[in-house]
Amino acid sequence: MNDQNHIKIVAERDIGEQLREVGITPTQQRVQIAEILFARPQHLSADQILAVVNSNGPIASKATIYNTLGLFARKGLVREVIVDPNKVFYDSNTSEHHHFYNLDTGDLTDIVAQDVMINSLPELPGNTQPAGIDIIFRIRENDSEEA
Amino acid sequence: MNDQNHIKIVAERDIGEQLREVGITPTQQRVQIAEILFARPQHLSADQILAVVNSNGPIASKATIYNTLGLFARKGLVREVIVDPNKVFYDSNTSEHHHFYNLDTGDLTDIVAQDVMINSLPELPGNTQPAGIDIIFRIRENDSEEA
DNA sequence: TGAACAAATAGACTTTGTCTAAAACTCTGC
DNA sequence: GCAGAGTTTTAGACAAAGTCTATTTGTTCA
Repeated sequence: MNDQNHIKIVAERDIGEQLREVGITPTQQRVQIAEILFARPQHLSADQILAVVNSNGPIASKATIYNTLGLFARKGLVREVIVDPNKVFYDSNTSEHHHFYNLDTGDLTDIVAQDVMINSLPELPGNTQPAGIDIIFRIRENDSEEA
Repeated sequence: MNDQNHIKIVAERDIGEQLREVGITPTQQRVQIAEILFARPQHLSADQILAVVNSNGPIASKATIYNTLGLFARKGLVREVIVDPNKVFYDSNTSEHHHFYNLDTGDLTDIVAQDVMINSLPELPGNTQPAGIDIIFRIRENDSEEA
């Protein structure tokens, strides 16, 4: 076993433990999906994850991808970002932050929370509790045609 | 012709003129859709508009609804609100404002812009221009089960 | 080993939205 | 009013994201 493999296996065990810590049984599929997501902070769609997971032979089905992403989101391991009308992005950065969404390129980039100061908050409607704030700065390329 | 009808016709003519002002040829379908949207500030999905428009006999097809809403959005008559992963809402209130989105009920309600003060803005990525800010406060019912 | 439960799977299905080719309008100049 | 050109609408086929279901596979543990 060379160093590379050693490191990989250690990382996998860590992910398994991380999953257990939030009450998720670490199956092969879940660990693989988690590995892809947590490799670095990024925004991936279910479709992209499906493609990456199965790029070297079939590992997980579409249903498992959706089940797992939903599970991860409920457990707070991942954040759903709803900016595009036809797909949800899963953000592996769960710290408080916001997004730029480039309407021309589809690029989604992070804005650290400190760079957007909200200093007055609205009153919540009766009998409700906060469940998260999404701030999205929609942007365009300077040379874009659109009116 | 009674007063009711008179008023209605005047209102319709006004909508036709409003459409012309932004460069939209006022067809029967477009006027009807505009009438529904602009009756009051509200958030409707394409599906809901389709149902209302055709509630008294067939007026407009699905394709026309989508074409018209897209056109209205490009012309700034209506604002697309993307909060729900599986449908776009069309907001007839185009003044600057933000939204509460109730995850339990699906209710979308307005927050006047003045109630959310942003006092520090992030720097835009290179070669891009702003195209709009969306701020969404996701909320839940107090008695909601979800973790 | 085997009983009981949890997770994964293929593929049918649903829903939102887009596309296409044809038909129906609208507008203009005559 | 009419021909012709351009615009709009339409039905229905299509596409893509996501859900559901019945079955199989995997895991746990006595």
